[in-house]
Amino acid sequence: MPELPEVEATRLSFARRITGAHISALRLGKALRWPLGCADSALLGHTVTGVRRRSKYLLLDLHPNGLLLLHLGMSGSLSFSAAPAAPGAHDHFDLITSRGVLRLNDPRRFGAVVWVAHEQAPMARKLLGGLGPEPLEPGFEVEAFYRALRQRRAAIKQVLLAGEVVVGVGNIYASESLFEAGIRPSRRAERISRAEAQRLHTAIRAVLQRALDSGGSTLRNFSNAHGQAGEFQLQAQVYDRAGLPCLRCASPIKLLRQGQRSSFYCPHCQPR
DNA sequence: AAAAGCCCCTGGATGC
DNA sequence: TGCATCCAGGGGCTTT
Repeated sequence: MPELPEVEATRLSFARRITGAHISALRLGKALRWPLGCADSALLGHTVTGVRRRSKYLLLDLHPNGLLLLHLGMSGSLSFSAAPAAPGAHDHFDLITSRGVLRLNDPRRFGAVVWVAHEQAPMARKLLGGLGPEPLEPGFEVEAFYRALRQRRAAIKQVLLAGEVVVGVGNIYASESLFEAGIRPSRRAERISRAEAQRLHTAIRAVLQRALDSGGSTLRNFSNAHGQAGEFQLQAQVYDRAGLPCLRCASPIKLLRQGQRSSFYCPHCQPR
């Protein structure tokens, strides 16, 4: 589940509390996507000086050096509490600090916790290097967005997911944004008109902001670091609504398979 | 260079 | 109830 709104909601729920905390220990459970990248003991005595987000990654800045890259994968969530329970079967990482324990729970283990010395380190460049602009920041500009789409022949839905033209838009919010912009997910990106690109640009920002305001979406078990679930799924217009009436025109919502992922759209509100 | 497929892993829902 | 099958929010890597 974790797309930009969920990752940002997670960040907001613990960034202030963990900033200034001293790391006293690490606990590693089963292997995540990649190895940590340093000895467990290398981080002891470090201080967390801030928590940033880039795309769907969280970046914990450490003093005196380095940063931790955290990714929630498909099923990850973080908790931060002063007195956590004994680790469960899916608790694969604990960062034990003077202010509490930051814990990653991730049943599918597609998530990651990676230490890098700095953002130009090879692993950091591999993970963060090719990422497109942040949709909620000024660097996401309509004209550049339109021109980038012109260069892609793939379906617009898949171009949005690829993270090169814009980041943070996953399967739920791609479908929702395309509905709001009135564009069918199967349209080739290069065929999107300037007016449509404008609508899509606006829709992506609006949908993500609305989701963020709702604390993200909780489909199965997502929660922020306070343990609070999101509520955006309750206002989804098309996602996971195959066969149900469109909330705008009552046509049955359709399900489409694109690159092993589900897309949902309204055949009437999203023509062609 | 871009696009399409494959795969990592576990759990929940569904169907027989 | 038990078991098999399918599906799931991401994204890096390999192959076309």
